[in-house]
Amino acid sequence: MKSEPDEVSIDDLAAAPQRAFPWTGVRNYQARNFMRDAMQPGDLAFFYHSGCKEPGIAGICEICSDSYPDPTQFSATDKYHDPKSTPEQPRWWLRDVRFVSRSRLLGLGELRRHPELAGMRVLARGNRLSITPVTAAEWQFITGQLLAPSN
DNA sequence: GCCAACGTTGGC
DNA sequence: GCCAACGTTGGC
Repeated sequence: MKSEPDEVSIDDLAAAPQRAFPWTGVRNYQARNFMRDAMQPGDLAFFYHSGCKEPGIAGICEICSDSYPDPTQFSATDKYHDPKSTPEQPRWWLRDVRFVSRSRLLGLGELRRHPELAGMRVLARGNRLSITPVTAAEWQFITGQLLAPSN
């Protein structure tokens, strides 16, 4: 799950009440579908910092709610307002995420260096999805790398 | 249903 | 700040 740390970082999640908040602002259908349909409470996700000086995995969070309509879509003053959404027919759904841990910054360049991660969705050429699936093998490999010294 | 124009993402 | 890549919009 990608977020720009200037907006919302892993530190913000750690500092939030209950160490959790709703993952607002996803406005891409594919990313929405992954969050709404493919996730379930208890799933873990990498918290990825994008659009910043050092993009990469910065920590781990846990999905901690069922999906429900993103409230920001209904708020005319919100930057994520969607005039085509109504409470009767919401377009955008989200889940709450809870802080699990920070990690060392596992940078994009480092991720790309590992052949084990060559097929990782988030690394695919031209990928712009802010939420992408991680395979079990990718998850295990990366968590192993997070335990290893930086290189 | 096609496709050009436009806006956004996100690494560099 | 640049720009490649991609999704969305809207005219036809």
